[in-house]
Amino acid sequence: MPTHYKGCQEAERALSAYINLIRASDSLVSKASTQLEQSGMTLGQFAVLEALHHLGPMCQHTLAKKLLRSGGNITLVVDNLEKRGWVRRERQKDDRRMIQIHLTPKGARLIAKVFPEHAAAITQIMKELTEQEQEELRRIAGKLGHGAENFCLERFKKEQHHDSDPTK
Amino acid sequence: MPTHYKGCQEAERALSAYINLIRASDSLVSKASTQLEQSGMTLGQFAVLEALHHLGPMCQHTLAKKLLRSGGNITLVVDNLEKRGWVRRERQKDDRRMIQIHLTPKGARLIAKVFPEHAAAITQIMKELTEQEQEELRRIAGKLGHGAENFCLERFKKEQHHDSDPTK
DNA sequence: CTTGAATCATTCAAACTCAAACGATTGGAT
DNA sequence: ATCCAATCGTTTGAGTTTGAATGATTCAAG
Repeated sequence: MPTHYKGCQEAERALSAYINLIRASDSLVSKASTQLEQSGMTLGQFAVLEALHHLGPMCQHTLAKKLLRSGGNITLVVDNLEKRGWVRRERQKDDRRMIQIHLTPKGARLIAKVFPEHAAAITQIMKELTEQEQEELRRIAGKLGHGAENFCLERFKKEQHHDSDPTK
Repeated sequence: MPTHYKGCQEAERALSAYINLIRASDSLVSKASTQLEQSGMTLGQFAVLEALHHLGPMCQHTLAKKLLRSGGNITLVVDNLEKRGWVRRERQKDDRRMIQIHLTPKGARLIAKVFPEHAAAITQIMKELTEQEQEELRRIAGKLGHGAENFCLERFKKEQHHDSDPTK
C-alpha cells in the first residue's frame, strides 16, 4: 500500500469536483449566451440590465462590485448599452465623481420581457437535476463562491411573490 | 395565493443554483489562474500540457475537443507553448493534415512538477467543503456538464495508484 | 485519374476581459 | 485655504477566445 494513498484519494475527490464544476459552468454559460443572443444582447449586457431592473439605478462602481467585473469592463458594457439606447448616464449632483446608470423606458421594456424568458430557459436547463439536487448544488456552490451575494435573487423573490411596484 | 406560485418556486430554485454555480466556478478559476501564474503559465497552457502529460501526444483537433476550445484557440496556445520550448509539432506521416503535439523533455519536466502543485492547491481550496459535499458536487455538476469526459482524472488515478510507465 | 466533399491547421477580425495609468472630484488634515 | 489621499470613471495595452475564411491534405465516387 503506497504511503500517500490517503492524499491521493483526497486529491482525486477534489479534482473531480473541481473539473466537473467548471465544465458544468462553462456548459451553462454557453447555453445561456446562445439563448440571449436571440434577444440581441450579451451576457454581460444582460447582467447589467438585470441588476438595474431588480435593484434600481446605481453607479458603475457599484455595478462592478455587484457583478464581479472590473471597472473598465463596466465602462465598456455601459457604453454599448448606451449606444443601443437601453440605459443613460446621469452625473450625480452631490458627488460629481459618480455617474448613475438608469434604464431608459426602452431598456426597461426590453429587460422586463427578456428576463422572464431567460429565467425560463435556465429553469428548463436545470430540469436535468432533481429539486433536491438543485438545492444541494445551490448550497454547496454557495460555500465555494462565498463572497458572492445573491443580490438579484433577493429582489426576484420579492417581485414574484408580491408584485413590487415599479415606481422606483 | 398567486396561481403561478409553483413556477416561481421552481425558477427561484433553478436560478439560485445557476448563479451560485457560476460564481463558484469563477472564483475557483480565478484562484487557479493566480496560482498558475507563479509557474509562468496560463490556465489554457496548463490544460494542454496536462492533457499531453496524462494522455500522451495528440493532434490539435483532438486537443480542441478534449478541452472544449476552438481550433484557432488551440493553435495559439500551442504556438506559445512551442515558443517556450515546452512542446513540439510533428507532422504525421500517414495523414499529413494532422500535426501531433509532443511534450519536449523540458515541458515534461515542467508539467510533472507543476501538476502536483496545482492539484495540491485545488485540494486545499476544496477543503472548504466536506468530503460528502465534494462527492455530491462532483456527481451533480457531472450531470450538468454531461458531454464532458473526465479524461484527465482517469489517467491521474492510474498514475497515482500504480505508477504508470511513461513509455507511451 | 479527376472531381468534390470532408478534415485539419492557420489566419484574421471582432469581442470581451483585466490591470495599470490617468484625470477629475471629493473630503479630511494641517 | 491648501495639500494629500481616496474614490470614481475612462483610456490603453495585452491576453484570451470565438467564428469565418483560407489553404493543404485525404478519401471516396465516378
